[in-house]
Amino acid sequence: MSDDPFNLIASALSQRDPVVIKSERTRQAILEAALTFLWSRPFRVMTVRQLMAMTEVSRPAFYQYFQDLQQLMEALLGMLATEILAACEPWITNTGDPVVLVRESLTGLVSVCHRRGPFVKAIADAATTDERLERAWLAFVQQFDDTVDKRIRMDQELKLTAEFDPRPAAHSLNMLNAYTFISKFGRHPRSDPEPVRQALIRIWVSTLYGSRWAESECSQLERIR
Amino acid sequence: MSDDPFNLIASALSQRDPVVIKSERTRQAILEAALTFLWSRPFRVMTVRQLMAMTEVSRPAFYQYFQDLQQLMEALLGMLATEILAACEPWITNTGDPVVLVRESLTGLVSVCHRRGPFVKAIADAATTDERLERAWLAFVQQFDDTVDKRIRMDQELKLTAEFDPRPAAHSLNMLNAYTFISKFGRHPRSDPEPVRQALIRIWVSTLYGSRWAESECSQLERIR
DNA sequence: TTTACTAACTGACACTATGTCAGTATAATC
DNA sequence: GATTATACTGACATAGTGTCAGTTAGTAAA
Repeated sequence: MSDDPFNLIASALSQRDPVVIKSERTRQAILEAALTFLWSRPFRVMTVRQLMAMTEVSRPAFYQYFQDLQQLMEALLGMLATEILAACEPWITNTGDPVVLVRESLTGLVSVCHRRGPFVKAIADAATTDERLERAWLAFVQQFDDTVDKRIRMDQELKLTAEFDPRPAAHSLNMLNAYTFISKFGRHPRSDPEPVRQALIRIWVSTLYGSRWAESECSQLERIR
Repeated sequence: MSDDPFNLIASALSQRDPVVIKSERTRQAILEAALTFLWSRPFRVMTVRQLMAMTEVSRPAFYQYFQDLQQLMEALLGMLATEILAACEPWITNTGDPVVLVRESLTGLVSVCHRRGPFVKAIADAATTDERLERAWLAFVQQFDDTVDKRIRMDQELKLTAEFDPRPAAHSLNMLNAYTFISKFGRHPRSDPEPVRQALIRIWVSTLYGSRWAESECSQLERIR
């Protein structure tokens, strides 16, 4: 295994489900086992038995910490969400040339999702098997929709972006990202992230700021100068 | 149930799995039961027992026609594939103003995928639960990748489209469509197709032919005139 | 050091779904 | 009417899930 998937766990301590936690040590061991498992095998073949065989404790112990495998996946989603949202920061919060910012955010996002690819796929796969987790995944995606929608409205007011209904475009662009990452980075061997990054930048920039600015690495402001 | 999901079956007679078919009548009854079931309930709650309870025959009879639920879903994919590919015809094969053609194709695609939304979602959901079906779904998507890739190359040679690596862009744009449809039309109540159509047209046209042509319904040639 | 208490864990059970197979019933053919 | 083939079924073996009564390990008071 590469890409140090375990440092995910440290950042997950904040995000916790409302079940009574017995031993933090064991909980972590289960999460680590899940990450180890899902790095190389798909969610569909993960069973509670196999998972717990990777730990020191028995199968029933699993149910002390999680209702089922889907709730465990929800915990993993919580970990990833933090990491992924952080990568998008620039375009979301910063001001300045939006083409430069969207480039930065997409570059960060591609990097994170390449690094965590198999986990992202595992979570999305698991989401189709359980209503509760599907809702959590949907809420995660919707968070992005809201953010992108807001940013598009802002850019439209500044006349940086053409007038169009931002909501469905935002949602579609987010689906574009999510499932491009899942299909390109979710299975081994993962695709080279660079062509993916370029394709996404092209599509986002063309759609939001016009194709003139999508051609090269240089920004709108630089071109105007 | 609306949108007459059953006329799908007629077109599926060509596409058949290499299992020995006993009675075409029973096979059709099972497929119809699956369509009825999946129109209103997700794939994850469909069991062989429940499915066969909707027919006149017993549960073991199911295994005379399909290896498992995933193979049944593969048959449904075959049906949908025909319908969906037909909708994309204009932009794929016709010549003429590509903006008009891409509009036509996307309009057709949105219409079909809205009509079959729950089935599209059911197939994509099922694909995550089985390696064989996942491969079939991937092959289906790849068919589109090849087609779009080819068309982009053609337009690049004609200088209608900017120079960029077509393959990853084609793949991403297809993911955009597929998972926009699944999330917007896959669950009841389905979204209004019109805003989705407009968003997709905007993104595809902006990316491929520049944002100037994405603004209104009128085409590139009309504008030049 | 023994005793009492509690948190963490486990063996065994009931349940559900799957896929298979030997065998039955029905229809077709001679 | 006997023979064969086809379509179907009851019953079984297996595998996974979630639960619960009960055991073990750890801690604190007497």
